[in-house]
Amino acid sequence: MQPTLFSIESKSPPARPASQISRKALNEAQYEAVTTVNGPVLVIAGAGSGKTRTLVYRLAHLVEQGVPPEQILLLTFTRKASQEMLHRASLLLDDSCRRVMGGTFHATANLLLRRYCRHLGYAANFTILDQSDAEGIVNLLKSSLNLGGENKRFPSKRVVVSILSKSVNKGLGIEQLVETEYGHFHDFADDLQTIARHYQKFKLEHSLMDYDDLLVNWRRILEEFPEIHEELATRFSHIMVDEYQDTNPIQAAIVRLMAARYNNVMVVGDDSQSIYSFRGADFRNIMDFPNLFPETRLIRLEENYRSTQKILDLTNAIIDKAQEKYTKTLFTNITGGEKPVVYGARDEVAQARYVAEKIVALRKAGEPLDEMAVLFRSGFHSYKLELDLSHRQIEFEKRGGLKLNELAHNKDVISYLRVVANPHDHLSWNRLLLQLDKVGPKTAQNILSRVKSADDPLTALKQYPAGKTWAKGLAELLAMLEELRLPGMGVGQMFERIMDYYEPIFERLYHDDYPRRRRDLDELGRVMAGYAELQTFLDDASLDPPQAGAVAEDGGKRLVLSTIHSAKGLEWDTVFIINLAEGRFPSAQAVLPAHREEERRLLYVAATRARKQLYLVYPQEVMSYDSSSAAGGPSPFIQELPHGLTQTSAPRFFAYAGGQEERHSDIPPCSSGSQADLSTQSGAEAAPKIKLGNRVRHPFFGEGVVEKIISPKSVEILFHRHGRKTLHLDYAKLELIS
DNA sequence: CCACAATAAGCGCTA
DNA sequence: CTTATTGTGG
Ligand SMILES: Nc1ncnc2c1ncn2[C@@H]1O[C@H](COP(=O)(O)OP(=O)(O)OP(=O)(O)O)[C@@H](O)[C@H]1O
Repeated sequence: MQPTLFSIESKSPPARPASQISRKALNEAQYEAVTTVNGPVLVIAGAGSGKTRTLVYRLAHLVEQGVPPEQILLLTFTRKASQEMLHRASLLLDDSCRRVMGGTFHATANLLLRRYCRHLGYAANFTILDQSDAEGIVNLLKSSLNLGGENKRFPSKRVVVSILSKSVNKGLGIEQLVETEYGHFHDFADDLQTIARHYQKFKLEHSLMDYDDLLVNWRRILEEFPEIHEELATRFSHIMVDEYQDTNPIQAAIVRLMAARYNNVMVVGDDSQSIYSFRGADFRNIMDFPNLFPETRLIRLEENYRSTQKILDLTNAIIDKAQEKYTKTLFTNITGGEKPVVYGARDEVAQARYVAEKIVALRKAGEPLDEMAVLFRSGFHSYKLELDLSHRQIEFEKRGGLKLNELAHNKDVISYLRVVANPHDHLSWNRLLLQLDKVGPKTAQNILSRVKSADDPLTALKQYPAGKTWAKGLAELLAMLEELRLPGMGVGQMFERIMDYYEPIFERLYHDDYPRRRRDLDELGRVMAGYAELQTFLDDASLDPPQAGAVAEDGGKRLVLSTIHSAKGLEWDTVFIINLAEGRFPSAQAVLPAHREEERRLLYVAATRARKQLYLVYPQEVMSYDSSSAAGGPSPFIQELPHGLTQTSAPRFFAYAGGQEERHSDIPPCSSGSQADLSTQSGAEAAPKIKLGNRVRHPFFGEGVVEKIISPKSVEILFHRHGRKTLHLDYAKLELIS
């Protein structure tokens, strides 16, 4: 096929009509999206309206029309999603669909940059940093630059990294960002600026790229090198982007540049499902698309094919309260089913018991385990339930939460490999040197500063005048690394060799609990054995890290426990949302209106995963980390639901009596229950009491002073430790202190 | 300068 | 449960 065939004629009809299968399986709007193959297309569509299906059919359609699969670029949010789509398209048409270039923005950036990064001064063996690596660099810089030493108020490495990342993603200077969003770090703006400068320099000098660099540098090669831009824009005649509502401005620029030659680009998304702003995503991006591509054809999908009307009534009510949204109210033709159930358990143990018992009952009634899922705000929210399920021997799979590469001992092993792949990676070197007995931060830095300019640091280190106490340790380390470098060394073999060396260090470092940790190392070894290339393993460890504690696939059906973020795009017959409690969901940290809006969208995403039955569960009491204080009760999101959309499963307010029949009833809808009334009142009551200058305590932010009354319901408070926040009195649990 | 222990304060989702 | 800080003894 000649590339000219795919040029800008957006109104030209497809060369052949879409195949018969497509027509029957799609509604009119979907069909239009599938068959509009030329020109820019924006599909805005609500939850369950068939966005994924549309993309799959369009993929198959394009290939069927004769577009070479290699010329199609599919950018998705997770690697799994793109594999799944290519798989489904290949079932519809044939295996050639598997040759489509598909993956996440970051993984695609990685592939391209391995080839082109030399132009930017990077060596092709650069290492991809995850967040904790970035934090490690910040720590090194903090001590080498002597910053924040005596001052306890200096932002933690975690916060520093998020400030640096935000500054890149939003294209704002550190100074400006600190002024607008981190007012309480005003005094440290200069220090942060210094760290930012050194952080960039450190990465370039040691061939390291963080997640943001992958995107920024992809954009840079397109913007700064016209020949490369031309080459790449010509290579892909058709571009498709899924989950566009969770892209950031840098990604938008990449799409614009990549599509510059043919202008054949389709993006799909739902502004109501934007839940990754903490990573720089902005849902307004999707409304901005027509400005990027002036001739954009807008297609809306409004019929939901997933959930019953009773579930949709609830999800529509949730998202109706959003301040800003563009998609219309969804409808469905699926009738019947039950109203969503609201259940208030006494505490987290009772909540776990309720969910587990329900699951057992449903399974008895014939519902397969893998058609049920339990969703929650944060990874740790499922701990109690995991215990209960294990007890009952219900098989489950947890998604989200701890990753295999985040465990300290696995990071150790990965550091050896990183140094082999990229000997200039001082972050990893530092970690390895610190493991040697009698080597601390100072010695490690001294060693590294000596080999900084060496072409081959490994050889240079062999000549280093080592101290008596640790010379032997260093020699052993270097000998081991030399072996790993030998040609023909397989990734699985490398693991074996590392373990020979690492074992005694491992037992010394983690003497308390190394037997337990050894299982994680074994698991890492099994993962590694599946790789032929070291670089590929290292890239995947950062770009698609395996879940920690995952059991090998054995074909048995398993219940899914998942963070809501990891459940995006998926669906189940029955969905439980747990810990929908005050302080947990919405998260106590989400105080800014924009953050609360995102929490609401998060609940919307969770609730729209259900096909037939939805349970909203909360504990009346939740323990804080130190189990000293307790909060809980229904989330404001539950309290503000209109009457009549849910059924309440007893007991809610009454103490748990254990074992009694549950009383289903349509009459007391969730917000008319006595508990709900109490909580709403206490929130409203607090309002008139708060005055300018009052000292208050917030469960999360601690003590502060009321600085401004913005409205009867919202105040601005300067917290001693967290700076200025605007709080909504209906949500914030404020306590007056004298 | 390092190792180890004790103490206090933090704590979200993830490519 | 982790991370940062401080103190002790080698
Ligand atoms: N035209 C259709 N006819 C019948 N079923 C459909 C149709 N379109 C989509 N579906 C079904 O509706 C469900 C949701 O589709 P899909 O996952 O593609 O939606 P989505 O828009 O990607 O959802 P979300 O944004 O919530 O992840 C799927 O089970 C799909 O098979």
